[in-house]
Order: sequence, then C-alpha cells, then structure tokens
Amino acid sequence: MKIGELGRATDTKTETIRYYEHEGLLAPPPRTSSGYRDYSPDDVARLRFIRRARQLGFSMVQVRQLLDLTDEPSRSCEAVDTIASAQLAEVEAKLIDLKGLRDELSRMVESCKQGTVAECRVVDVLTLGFTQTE
Amino acid sequence: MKIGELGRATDTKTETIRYYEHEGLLAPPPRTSSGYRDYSPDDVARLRFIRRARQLGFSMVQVRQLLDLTDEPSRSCEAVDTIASAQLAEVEAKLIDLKGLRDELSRMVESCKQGTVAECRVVDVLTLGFTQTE
DNA sequence: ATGCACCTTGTAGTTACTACAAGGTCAAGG
DNA sequence: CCTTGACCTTGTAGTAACTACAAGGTGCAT
Repeated sequence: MKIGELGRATDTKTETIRYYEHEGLLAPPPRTSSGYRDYSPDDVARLRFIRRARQLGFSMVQVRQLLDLTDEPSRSCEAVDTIASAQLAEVEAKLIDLKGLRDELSRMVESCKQGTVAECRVVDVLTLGFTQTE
Repeated sequence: MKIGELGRATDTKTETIRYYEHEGLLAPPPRTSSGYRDYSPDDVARLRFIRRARQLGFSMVQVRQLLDLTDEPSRSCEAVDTIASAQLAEVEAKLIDLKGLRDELSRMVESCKQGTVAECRVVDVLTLGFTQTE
C-alpha cells in the first residue's frame, strides 16, 4: 500500500509517517519502481501502536523503547510495565497540577465584577500572584 | 536595575527576559552608557504579570492581549474576563482528557501480569486500542 | 493529452524558551 | 596596575513533534 493509504488507515498525515521513518520509529519500506513507498499490513499495526502510544502521552523516546521491547516478544514484560507506570505517574502528577490551575483560574474568573480593567480582580491576581476576597 | 537583578526578582532567566523583549511583551528598556539594559521597578511588576499568566497556562498571544488591556485601565473588564474564561474552559477540557488518559493507563498497567512481552496486555492495548479483561 | 490526485525530496515554520559562543564591562583583591 | 570573576552584550542553534510548503515526478481516467 502507498503512504496515503497507510495514512488513511491510521489517521496519520503522510508527512508524519515520513517523519517517523526519519526518526527511526518506522523502518524504510521497499519502494515501487517509480520510487513510491510500499507498505505492508504489518506497518499498519506498527503505526497504530505508535499513534496510540502518542495519544496516551508517551514521548517518542518512550515509544521507541516500547517498540524495541515488542520486537523481542520473549523478554520479560517488566520493562514495558516500568515505562507504562512511569507514564501513569507523570499523568497523575499533571492531573494534580492542572486541578490546582483550574481552581485558581476558576476563583479568578469568578471574582471578576465586570467593571473597568483598573478594578479587575483578574488583573490583580496576575499582578500580585494571589486571589483575595474583599 | 540590570537584567540579572530583574531576573532574580521574578525568577526568570535573563535569556527569557531578552526573549520577551524580542517578542514585544516587554518594551526595550533604556541602556546604561556601557549598553546594559536598565530596568525600572515597574518592569518587575509587568514581568511578574507575564510569568504568572504563563504559569497559569495562558499562551504568549493571550498574555499579550491581557497586557494590552491592562495598558488601558479605563476600559471595560469584559475582554479580560473573556480571555480568562476561555483559558478556564481549555483547562477544564484538558482535565477531562487527562482523567480519561489516567484511567486508561491505570487499567493498562494493572492488567500487566509480568509475563513475557508476547503476552503483555500493555502491548495489546497499544496495538489494538482497547483494554480487555480476560 | 490533459487534468487531477497522488507521490517524491528538502527546507522552514510552529511554541516558548534554553544553551551556547565570543566578546565587552565592572568592582574587588593582590 | 592588573587580573579574576561575575556580570553584561549579540547572535545562532537546539528542543518536541510535528506541519506546511515548494518544486517537481507518477499514474490513471476522461
């Protein structure tokens, strides 16, 4: 299959596919006589794996590690678990961070009384670094 | 005050301050006879505003808009509120997204039975795009 | 034969910095 | 007086993970 077809099958832009090849996540496929990339169904699975992992927030470095591991199916699953757990921990941390952010923004927006900018609490919060009730 | 002092007062690297100047968030300050940037205390407030807004997840474009608004204190606070509310909405959306991610990762990691990579659920989830109980 | 969708390569742009290199300035200490 | 070290200057390039575009070749249907 050609690159565009692979892209449609995995919801990936052709530029991104070429980028993954450049970065070594996908092996350079054979070419047709006219030089077009010629992918196999296995490439669909591999690319799906990559896209899914990226959607789940794994970095490209992590994806590469996971791919290396899946290329050796007889090895222990431990390393896979380690990477996934690390990602989980990171997401949990980001969640807590974002919750704090949300609360702060929420307080900020709520305290806006729709007067002039000069008396705007939002501006105060940003300038002074805290939310205060009057 | 010199750029390093301003940086210390606002927890900002000097490179970042110059970058903000380049991007028009900070006006080019006067220079000393030897060419050093010479900042006023007002610049500390402005830079604090910028840093705080960035910490709260506002993009540099949003920060620029907020700064423009604060530069005209007699105007209605409405636009400020609009920007802040948009940011709040975005953060709420990101929160929901991240929660879904967390749950999926959590299920994924939990289903890992520490066997070989070949039977690893984590790999399955990434390849097939779903978590399944046996 | 010509139009159109597709493919090729390579380069540059995106966001918000950060890191460096090569050099000038200034105050303190010997 | 000279040097050392911390500071300042500019400019360029690197980061993550793509995305966009330019200039051109291919393949197939009308």
